[in-house]
Amino acid sequence: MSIAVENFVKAIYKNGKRDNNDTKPGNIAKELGISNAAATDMAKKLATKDLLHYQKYQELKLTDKGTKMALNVVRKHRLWEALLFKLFDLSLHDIHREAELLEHQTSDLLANKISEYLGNPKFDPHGDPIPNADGEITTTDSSIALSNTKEGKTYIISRLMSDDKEFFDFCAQNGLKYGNSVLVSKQFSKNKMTQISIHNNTILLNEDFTSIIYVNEQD
Amino acid sequence: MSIAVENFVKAIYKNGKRDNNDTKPGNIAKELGISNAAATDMAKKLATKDLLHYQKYQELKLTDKGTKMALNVVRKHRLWEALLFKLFDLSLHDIHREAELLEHQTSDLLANKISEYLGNPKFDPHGDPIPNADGEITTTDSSIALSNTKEGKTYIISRLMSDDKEFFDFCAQNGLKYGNSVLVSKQFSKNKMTQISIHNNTILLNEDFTSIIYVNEQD
DNA sequence: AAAAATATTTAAGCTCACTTAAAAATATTT
DNA sequence: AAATATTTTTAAGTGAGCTTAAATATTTTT
Repeated sequence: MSIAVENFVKAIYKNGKRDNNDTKPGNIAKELGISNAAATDMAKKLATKDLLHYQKYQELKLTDKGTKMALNVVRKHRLWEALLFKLFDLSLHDIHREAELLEHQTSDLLANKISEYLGNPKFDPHGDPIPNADGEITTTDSSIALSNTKEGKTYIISRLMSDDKEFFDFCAQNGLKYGNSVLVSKQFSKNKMTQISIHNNTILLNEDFTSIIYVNEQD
Repeated sequence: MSIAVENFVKAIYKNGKRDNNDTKPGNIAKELGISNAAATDMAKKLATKDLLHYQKYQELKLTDKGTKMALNVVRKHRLWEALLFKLFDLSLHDIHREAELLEHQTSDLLANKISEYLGNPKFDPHGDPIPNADGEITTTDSSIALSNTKEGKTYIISRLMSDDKEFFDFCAQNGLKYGNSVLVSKQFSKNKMTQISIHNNTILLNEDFTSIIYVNEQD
């Protein structure tokens, strides 16, 4: 399948997991940087290929076939991220950017080789789960957003859900990295801000960031 | 630049090095599996972009800019081959096939990282030279085709110039591998066949193979 | 509930990278 | 050197994946 189609089903999959589940053409168009008209066109076309269900003015819903395709692309993306992260000294943002291209030119055979080489990892360097070769995510995710944590508790960073360079730069500078531990020292619920302690530094984060940094309670 | 354009200049570059230097549209078309008409069209278009010189019914000649683009793609191809060969247990043919796709989705930054990781190798697993970041091939190639070797001498395999699966399978089965040594036991010049000794086996090769297996004299 | 704002769809049109078929030029054979 | 075969070019047309502009439907605001 073409790059455009792969990116389209991937965008629906990702938006379905995020946002307010808004998978109408306009939202997908924004995600992909194309016009609304192009998104509607593509949606109609993919409906005829049984990749999604299309009804005028409604949300786009992936079929099983469409979901499988999306997860296959996501798998390749995250495997590339894991490999590039292991081999090269590149920022999370750069790694994401490269994986965004490589994911579409990767055979299932190569994806399996990468996975095997890495010891069949379950998570990529952002903490996002890597679907298996059958397009299944077998891990259960009990992590919560930093915005929902309790004062005084210590947590382990489990996911950095973004692809924004500034966010990653900020994280890198402040030790906000997959697997590191943070103490939530204060929740300013009125202002939707969270104060954390990490590496003996105190940082005040606003909701833009605390809603995309996911953590697990320490066992 | 698009994948089609990258493949087009690459095909001209490769055909220019090979064959009887035939870089007319028809030959490029055959290489790429497209129609002659499509090749002529593309040639005209690329001439306006200063990637090649086009004159009706003449050979296509890359400009400096076109050569640079071709070498940049070749560099990425060969770096991928070297990396995949090092990391994964894949046949030379599989590696070639994957690299053929990945080469077009690789930033210069990533190419440099791969090169650095591998210790800036000068050759890929086929023995083909890897252009440097400036698109220069700095190694001098003194290797000769097996068909031009002398009876009784021992040589080191330096290049396997092909992308054919059957050829690679044959090579793999018989120890014909970059760096291995072979004794040329007999040249049947009339029949254009060459008898070699490798790993205590005697093999008779015809010109199809001896013209694409390159070797160096042992020092 | 009506008006205004926003989103979606339709329609027409564009570029890229191809195709096939026919015309024109070049290469090869006799 | 003429006849034949092969290549190259031109011409017309296609589908994918976009665009913008206008029409239509939905959502939000008042």
